[in-house]
Amino acid sequence: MAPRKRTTTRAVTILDVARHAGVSPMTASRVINDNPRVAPELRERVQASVRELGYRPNLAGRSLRTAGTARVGVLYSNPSAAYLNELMLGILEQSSANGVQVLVEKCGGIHSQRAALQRLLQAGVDGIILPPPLCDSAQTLRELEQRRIPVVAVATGAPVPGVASVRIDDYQGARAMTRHLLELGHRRIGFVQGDPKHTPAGLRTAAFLETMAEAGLPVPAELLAEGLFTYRSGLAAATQLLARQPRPTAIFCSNDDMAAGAMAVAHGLGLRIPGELTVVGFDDTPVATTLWPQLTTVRQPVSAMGKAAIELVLEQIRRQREGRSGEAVHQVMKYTLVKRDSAAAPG
Amino acid sequence: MAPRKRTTTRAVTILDVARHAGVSPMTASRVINDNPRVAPELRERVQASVRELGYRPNLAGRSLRTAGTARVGVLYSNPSAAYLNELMLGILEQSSANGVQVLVEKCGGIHSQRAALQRLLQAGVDGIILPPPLCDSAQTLRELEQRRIPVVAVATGAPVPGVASVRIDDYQGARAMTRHLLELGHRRIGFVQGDPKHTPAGLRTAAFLETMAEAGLPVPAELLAEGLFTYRSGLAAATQLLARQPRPTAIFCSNDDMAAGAMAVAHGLGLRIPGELTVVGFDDTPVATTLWPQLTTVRQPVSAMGKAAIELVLEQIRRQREGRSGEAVHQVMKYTLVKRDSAAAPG
DNA sequence: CTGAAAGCGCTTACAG
DNA sequence: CTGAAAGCGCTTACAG
Repeated sequence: MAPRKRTTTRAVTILDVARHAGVSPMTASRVINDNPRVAPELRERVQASVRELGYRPNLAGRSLRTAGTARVGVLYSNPSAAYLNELMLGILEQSSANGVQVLVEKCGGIHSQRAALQRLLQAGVDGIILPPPLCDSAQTLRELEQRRIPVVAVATGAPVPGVASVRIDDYQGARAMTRHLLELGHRRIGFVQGDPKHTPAGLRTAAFLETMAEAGLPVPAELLAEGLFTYRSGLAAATQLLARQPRPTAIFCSNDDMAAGAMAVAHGLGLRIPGELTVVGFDDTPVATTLWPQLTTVRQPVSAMGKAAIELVLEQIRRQREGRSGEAVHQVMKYTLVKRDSAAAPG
Repeated sequence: MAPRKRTTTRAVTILDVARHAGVSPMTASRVINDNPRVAPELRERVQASVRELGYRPNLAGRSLRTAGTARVGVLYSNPSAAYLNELMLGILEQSSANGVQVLVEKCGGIHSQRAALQRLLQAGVDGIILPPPLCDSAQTLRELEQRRIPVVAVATGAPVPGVASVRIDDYQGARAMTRHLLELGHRRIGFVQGDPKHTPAGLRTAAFLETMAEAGLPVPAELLAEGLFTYRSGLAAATQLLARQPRPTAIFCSNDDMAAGAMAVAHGLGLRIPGELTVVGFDDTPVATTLWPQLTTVRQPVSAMGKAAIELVLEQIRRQREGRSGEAVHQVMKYTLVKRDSAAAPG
């Protein structure tokens, strides 16, 4: 065996920082947690030590003392894979920062829904996060309320007063997109609706219709197509819309998957995008940047919503444990109009 | 204020289990961790208590004692959003189970690559995971080797002897898909190659060509199209392939994004899938189930690969800390041929 | 095979 | 404003 330089790498702890700065661990802890009750001079010494030693707090240690070990369940029923992935990313990130354990259960029909819920409760979850479309299941919400389990509904279009929720303002988002199309100069705009069983779908449609009407451009029925939030339905809807005479110069699909379907139809008809046809979507899922040209869409900050969902359940769990009561929080996150290459002024 | 039943929910700890089973916490711990040195009777008592109380170990507590607090960096440069999401999902899941902290850095060009690496090292990471295409960057690998930082390369097509890796066997996967197409009865099959700068691309192409040749069906140059793993390149390649006479009855795209592009072209030409044209992909990213008809493809277990990557860095980090040395592990995960609706016998 | 003691890294009371 | 003590939940040595 060749001789080997043995670098005994040990993680830098708060004790190392305290020693290096010549203070007690408590003072170091206060500085690191932005507690104001620390003399400015000590604060600076500690901060310098943190930088110099490259200290990063050990989240396991922190959460062990702080979070009191909560367990959160996520109960979902086949939303789009991309959406769920991104949501889970946010949930996991935030939960590991808080020492929260996450249990995931998938359910299909009504029976498996009860069974899945049962499994989560059996495993002793202290709270539950409901992604769409389960966030709108009256049955699930009722059952959880009876058991007094804290819940957070994610991306519902119809928040229930007693149930905490995180969402964007779908109405305003769709309104912003409609305005954008109008500003580009489009007048004859087709719209593909979402699955009527999903609550945000109605809001997006209403926003489009009302914004157009306000602009003095009431939408003829022939430019309003039905859809189900699926690629396939986007394919069908766009085929129908693009057969209208005169052809619409833009199609606003109420989600990205349908916009992908619409683009496929346009490519097939040999229509240049955005030169001859503008196509826009909603959600900004990964497919939006997969397509060519990349999709102009309304970004829903899904992973940030996952993080927020963890914070909201945690808050409720803490409340419950301490016997406090309080109002359900409804957090509305900011959407973003993301301008990419699939939208331009009509040719 | 209305009176409120105060349910002081406290998490079940291993102490509760031990008390309930009438043993010491150590014995409970041994049973829970499958340590064989426990009398069968005690084992059963503890297991019963675990079930009855719904005990789930607190990972923060465990990792604090066990894992010794490792920190792992993930350095990526724009792979597909869907791919990275799924990989991160696996990485985060496994790291929270091990009390590992994860830091993520994105880089674009060469300069930002060094800067991003610098930031990770500055933050004191003990190991680094490299998703594609950075897993094949000779420069990055060299730099990390010099600093003796443990590395795991994810999904490389050209594993380097000294660098640990997790991957699938791209060659065998593409071979299995080619065989599947042959078994369905296809003879005239078009192939869309991936980005030549990504190492798995070459393996997939070679597997296709060699499997066809073995079947006595050497592939004419006109059926081999270039691609870059993007939707756009799939669009262009399929347009080209479908103009050949006679038309191929199937197109094998070396990833799903390009297959999505190929489908768009087929829809446009009014070709029924799979009746008049079979389209298949590779990877099984979320787009595969977004499309219609849903895509037959080769599943790469991306999130499991993320988990494995964490295990592999951790093993190396432990080794290094204990001054042990050892061989770099190359883990090859199982691919799966996923048969959906986009492939059938030629019409 | 079983258990009492100690400690992983951090922060919450409590005392000054 | 600062710090000594204790403990979050778990498991690693160590002793029997």
